[in-house]
Amino acid sequence: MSVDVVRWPEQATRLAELREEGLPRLILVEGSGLPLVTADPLEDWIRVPADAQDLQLRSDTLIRRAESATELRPEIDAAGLVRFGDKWVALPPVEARIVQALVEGWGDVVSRETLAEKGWPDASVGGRNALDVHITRIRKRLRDSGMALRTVRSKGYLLEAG
Amino acid sequence: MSVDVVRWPEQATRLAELREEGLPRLILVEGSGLPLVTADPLEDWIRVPADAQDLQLRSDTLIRRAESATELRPEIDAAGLVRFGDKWVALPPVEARIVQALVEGWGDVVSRETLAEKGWPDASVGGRNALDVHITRIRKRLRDSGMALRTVRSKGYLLEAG
DNA sequence: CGTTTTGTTTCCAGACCGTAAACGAAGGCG
DNA sequence: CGCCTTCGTTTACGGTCTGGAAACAAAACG
Repeated sequence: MSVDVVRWPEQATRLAELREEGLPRLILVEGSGLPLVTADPLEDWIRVPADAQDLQLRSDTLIRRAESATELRPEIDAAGLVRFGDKWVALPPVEARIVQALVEGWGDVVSRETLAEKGWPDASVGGRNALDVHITRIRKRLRDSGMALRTVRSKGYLLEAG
Repeated sequence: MSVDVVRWPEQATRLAELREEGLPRLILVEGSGLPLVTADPLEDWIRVPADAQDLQLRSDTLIRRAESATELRPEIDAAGLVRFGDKWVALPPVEARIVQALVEGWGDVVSRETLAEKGWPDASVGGRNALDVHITRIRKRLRDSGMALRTVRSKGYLLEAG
């Protein structure tokens, strides 16, 4: 992730583009005019000539903001490997299918029915408790992965960071 | 809404307090040191001696950010999950329906009658106290969510930030 | 073979939700 | 002012339901 640096008012068009795309940007204000008014946290400005240290500092801050704005999402491959950030966990078939449904609905509640359908596509599972047991097992496996499987009682489960 | 101005490093303690409270703040950096590294959009800094116009501009920007942050409204999904900012709370069915009515009337008074109708659509609830009890329970659940359920005596209740 | 995955049973803890009761705050009235 | 009514808050209790977890056994896998 990097910060685009634009000169104002010279590169006004470029600035407008960056704003449109929502990219972090640092404006070098030439002259003594008022540059802009925006509440966007991904924008900052500094007057030229600028101290190199100050410029670096404001640039770093923008990068931090941009990074904290993009939230991390897990991925799961066909082999049942769940990746989240720099961590990964291997899951057995049934649990991999269940977690796949949870990953697709990342941050949202996924109903028990949906999870049961995904976990056992041929609908060959018997008792209602089979899912519960796998939920417990998934929790155990995900314990050190940076993710948490939360219960939303009478509604389902949701996977989130934390 | 106003911006607190603190001197750095002289008022470091005051700065820590403001950060804790999440209030917008502008830091006057004395000397040539590096002041801080924070991704918080409600914080900005400027070196002294500062141009009055620049100071005003940065202050205005902080206010704008703070104000746009207070325009935050909660959302409630079909599963009974109430989201407010980056926080969420799961509510059981009856309370989810009650809160839905309060969310729709965000900031406005909603009558006890309306809440009772929404909470029990089939009108099968007995005593008037059932609603009272659920109000207490909702308050407890929302305690750390950034929202508060206020009483307007003989009129109803309203949900607001804070 | 031993290990891992998987389903079932069984028991327990806790959530949900209405009712009742005790307490307190607010307002009306003589 | 004191008394009373009304309204709101909170706690406690019990019935019911749901999810969690341990234990066991069978099947799959290497």
